[in-house]
Amino acid sequence: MLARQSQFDMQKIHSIDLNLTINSGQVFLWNKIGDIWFGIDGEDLLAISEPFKIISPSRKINRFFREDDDLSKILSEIEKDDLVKSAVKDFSGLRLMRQDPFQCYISFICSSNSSIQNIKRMLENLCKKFGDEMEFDKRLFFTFPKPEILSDASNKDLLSCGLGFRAKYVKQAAKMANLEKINFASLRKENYKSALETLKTVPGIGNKIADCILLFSLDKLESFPLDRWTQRILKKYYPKIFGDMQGKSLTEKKYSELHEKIVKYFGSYAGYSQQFLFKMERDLYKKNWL
DNA sequence: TCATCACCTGGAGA
DNA sequence: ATCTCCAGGTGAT
Repeated sequence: MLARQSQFDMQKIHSIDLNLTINSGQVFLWNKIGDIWFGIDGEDLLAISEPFKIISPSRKINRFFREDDDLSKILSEIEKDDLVKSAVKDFSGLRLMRQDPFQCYISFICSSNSSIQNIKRMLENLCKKFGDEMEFDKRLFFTFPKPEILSDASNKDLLSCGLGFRAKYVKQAAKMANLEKINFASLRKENYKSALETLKTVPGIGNKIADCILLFSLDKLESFPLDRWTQRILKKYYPKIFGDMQGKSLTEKKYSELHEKIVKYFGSYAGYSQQFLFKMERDLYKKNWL
């Protein structure tokens, strides 16, 4: 009886909250139509109904939501203090996703100095212009453009998608991926630091964006993207521990030093802790996504 | 190594 | 209406 009860609790604790997860700043190409979420992931379309059921033809079942992670172990590992504990409790259905790397890479290059709505629009435009048409459930969708297509795109066409100064970065990044100067399968095998440095050779990718790509698509769970929000969180809740980062701009050196401290404190699954804290803080300011 | 500043674009607030 | 400021940063002085 006791065993059965605790098993029930575990399942409840470990059930995925789709709305929460999709609205946590990781993905941009998701829309809820009726009570079904539709999302583009590379050349795949994911359609998911509540309670959690993937209803589209996709090979990503049991992969996309990192179902292979040992969540019990990870959560107990990151619960270093009351703040993380309460965030994990309040947002218990929140998950990291394992996105298509190329899409993730282009998406976060587009994210620089922009707003969620704007990023979403840019990416939707890219899909419409360069992606493949796809029909499902009597609806029309566009997949994310392949590297070889995007690397041949004209600057004019990229600008027409609203990319602005990011157009040249996207073009160059697509070329590097297409030529396998950036090889995602290799990056996945490399260690965090090495993969980070490789990604940063791409124009338009600095520390923050590289960390997003590593965490959201390349299984580097120690990534902890340091943006305005996560910096605010550290300053606000952890002044004693991460206090010496109060310099306005996070320089190259400070970024890596801070990251080392973060991994030392939160552990090797720091990326998960980041996601819970980030979601918590954004909700506090009523910031929403999709 | 560090601090400043410009940058496409569209939405929000003055 | 028109302007300014800013948004999940990065690259060039």
